[in-house]
Amino acid sequence: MPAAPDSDRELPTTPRGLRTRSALVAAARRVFEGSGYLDSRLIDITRAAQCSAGTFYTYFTSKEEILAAVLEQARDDMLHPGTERVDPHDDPVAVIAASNRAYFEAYRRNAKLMALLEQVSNIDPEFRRLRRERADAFVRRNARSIESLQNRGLADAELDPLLASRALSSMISRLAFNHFVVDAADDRAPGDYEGLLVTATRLWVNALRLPLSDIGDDE
Amino acid sequence: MPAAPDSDRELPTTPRGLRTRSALVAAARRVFEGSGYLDSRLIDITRAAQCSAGTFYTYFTSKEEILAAVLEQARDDMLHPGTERVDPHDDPVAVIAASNRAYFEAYRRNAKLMALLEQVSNIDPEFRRLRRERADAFVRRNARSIESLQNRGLADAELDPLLASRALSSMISRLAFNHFVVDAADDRAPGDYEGLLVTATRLWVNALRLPLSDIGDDE
Amino acid sequence: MPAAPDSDRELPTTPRGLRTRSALVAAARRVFEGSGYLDSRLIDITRAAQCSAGTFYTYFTSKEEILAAVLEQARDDMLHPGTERVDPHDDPVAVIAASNRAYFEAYRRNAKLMALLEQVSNIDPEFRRLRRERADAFVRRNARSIESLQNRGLADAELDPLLASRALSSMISRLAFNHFVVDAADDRAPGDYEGLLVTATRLWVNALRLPLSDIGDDE
Amino acid sequence: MPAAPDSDRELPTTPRGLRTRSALVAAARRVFEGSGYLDSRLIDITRAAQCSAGTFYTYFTSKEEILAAVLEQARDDMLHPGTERVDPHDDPVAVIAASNRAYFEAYRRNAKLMALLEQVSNIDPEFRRLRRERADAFVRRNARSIESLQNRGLADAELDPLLASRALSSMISRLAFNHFVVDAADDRAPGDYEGLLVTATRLWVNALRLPLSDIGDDE
DNA sequence: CATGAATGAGAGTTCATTCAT
DNA sequence: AATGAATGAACTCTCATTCAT
Repeated sequence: MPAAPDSDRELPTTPRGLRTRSALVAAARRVFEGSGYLDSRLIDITRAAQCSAGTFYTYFTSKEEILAAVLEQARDDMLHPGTERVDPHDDPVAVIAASNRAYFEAYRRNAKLMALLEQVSNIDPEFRRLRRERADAFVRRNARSIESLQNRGLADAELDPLLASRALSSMISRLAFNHFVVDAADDRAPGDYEGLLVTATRLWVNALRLPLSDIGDDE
Repeated sequence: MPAAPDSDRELPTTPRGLRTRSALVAAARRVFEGSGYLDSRLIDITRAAQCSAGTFYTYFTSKEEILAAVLEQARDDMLHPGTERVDPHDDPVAVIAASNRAYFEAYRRNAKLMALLEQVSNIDPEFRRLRRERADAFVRRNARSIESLQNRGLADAELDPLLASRALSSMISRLAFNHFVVDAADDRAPGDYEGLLVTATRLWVNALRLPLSDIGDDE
Repeated sequence: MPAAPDSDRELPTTPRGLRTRSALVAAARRVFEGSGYLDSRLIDITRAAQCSAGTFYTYFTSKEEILAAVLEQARDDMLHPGTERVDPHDDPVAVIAASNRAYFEAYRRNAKLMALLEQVSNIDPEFRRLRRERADAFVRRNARSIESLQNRGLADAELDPLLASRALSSMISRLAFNHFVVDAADDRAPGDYEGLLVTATRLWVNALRLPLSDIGDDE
Repeated sequence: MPAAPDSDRELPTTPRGLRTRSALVAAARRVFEGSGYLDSRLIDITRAAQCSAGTFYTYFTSKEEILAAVLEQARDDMLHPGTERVDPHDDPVAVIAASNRAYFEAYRRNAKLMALLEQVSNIDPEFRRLRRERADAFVRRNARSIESLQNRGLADAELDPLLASRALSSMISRLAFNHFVVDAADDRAPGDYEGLLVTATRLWVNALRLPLSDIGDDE
């Protein structure tokens, strides 16, 4: 399941080639994060990677392709953010709290890249697809979790699990975007991160009508 | 409180000038909606407005400025979408349902423009500001509503009204974006609009822990 | 002997027309002096004259033509700068000193316009001709003066009067240009005006080998 | 002491790049000399250099910059025009005559470029500075020469050497400009070059009150 | 006599991509 | 595998001049 557009170039075989390719991807990440996709020129990237403009095309066929390679890097971190696995038999509220926290932390780590993805997904259909695939993976996982809670009699049975997951996942991801991307870009005073997390989790728990036991004690 | 960037050009005084300016804005809306901001060339706009390239600069100083004028058009419709006012003493659940529906309907009417705003707000700081100002107006209104419900003992008193509003407003606006912009752009089968609305409203109501009385009977 | 390009437009007959034309010329002088010929836009001039762009063409056929009208204004002041007539039977040295001083004072009064003339005469052949005609008038007058001094046995008889006048007139006019235009434009400390005048006059007198009697006592 | 504006582009390292850059500068000189600065379009230059419009920007950032490069070419020839060095212990009159002749000859060789410099120095402050720096070098050299003659008791001690040099240098350079640029541009009958030179030198010598010995015998 | 909107050719400039070396 | 000069289409923007009102 390739989440990123296929590369049209083979991966290099020699160590030198691998090194150059890595340098280009790393440089591209820096440049893209610093200037955004549109304002980054290929020549900025090759200069940062200390190679010539022509060399770029040994490894990538276009600007889009190297962006795909850059975004690929953060993929696993965003899709499986939990460093420690959560036991699904733990208290559901604690699981949700931990999961939300893990998502926010991953977002924080990859904020610049998420901003980039948001930018290009509104420009290039290929990247819109990429973003949607990632969002869908997140939505499906949450839908499974909601369905499981419903089956165990813990969550509001009236809710369509997939639609509910779409809504709640949207809520979380947009909160993260606003917090880590928008507010940061506008040099706003940093918002109340913990408060945000607590509120988001409480809303999520309420929304599913889970028993309230111990919201907020997730640390 | 001008939500849009100020024009650097005076409004024309003669009827003819007014007509031409309107034709340009209308043409710009069509062109932007059809090709997106980046791919729209000024010459496409002037051609659609049946005037010369130079005439554009009689009324606008740049592509950004005419986009601002275009977005200005949809402003009131997005900020005050309800055609019929809701009585705040109605059943809270009914109010929320009606309000969400009104938002979705306004989004549907202005979907292309919202897509445009999403695109440029990730490119141009001026438009990021514009989007945030509009989002904030929406968030503040919902926050007041939540606070009022709390004061009347109907909503979960533990919630910070502003943070909760941010979260729930994010949920609604992102759902609308995904439904009317993303899915449409990708030629997906149209989603279950009514189901989405019902779920969103139920989640909102649950999240605030409002009494359940008559969720979903908002039609 | 029209020193300026002919106007293609008749002078207006009504008082209103005369007023508008005058306002345009005055405005053009201000605008040209402030921004130079190339950077002045017709619309700047009409705005300054408080009339519309179209009105301009009631009185002038082009940007060049109004410049000609502006330069015409300073013509007499530059060609006959002496307010009080010098008696040609005065001491020749005193006559030269007074004449140089008068030239410099006229240059000072019209410095901005001279800068303008210098600018356009290097761009537009029509104005090159205008400048040369004025320079020639100055040169011829000085040539006559030199010839007269030679005939009276006072000046170096070996000199060709016309060539000598060209050289000495060039010296004076270029000194004035450097002093009032170049140095002023570059925000240099104002040069030693009196010293310049004394030196220029002494060089002129020496160059003609006039008797030295009373150089510098020209005040 | 760079007299020309610094380049914003690095000089090319490869022979091919050097060749292309040279072709562009040579083409620019031809085009500028033929059409003047303002009427020369970049595309005329690149066409004459047989390269594409984009290539221009590999070597220069603007039209001004390539003009600076063109003017740079003639710099040394104008500042050190004497092919054979003059022995400062020669007869002073002969030295002056030789020096004036050398200046005129250099002006003749670079007349088109001098016209160009005169044109742009009245348009662009950067080139006004350039012209002044070159004029100043010329003035300073002549001032030193005058001072030396004064110290040796040969020249009028009453003269301020710097002011006198400014005046006499202005005289010479303006004569050259009028002879080689203005008269040529207006298709006038060629003036009496030798007569001009003799007169200019005689005036210069007279102006300094040098002993007359052998004026005009400088050939 | 006055208006001011409309014109439109043409300029300089950018940069992803190619390709001869 | 690497170079970097060359490409060229496409863009935005300007402003003297015209003309219908």
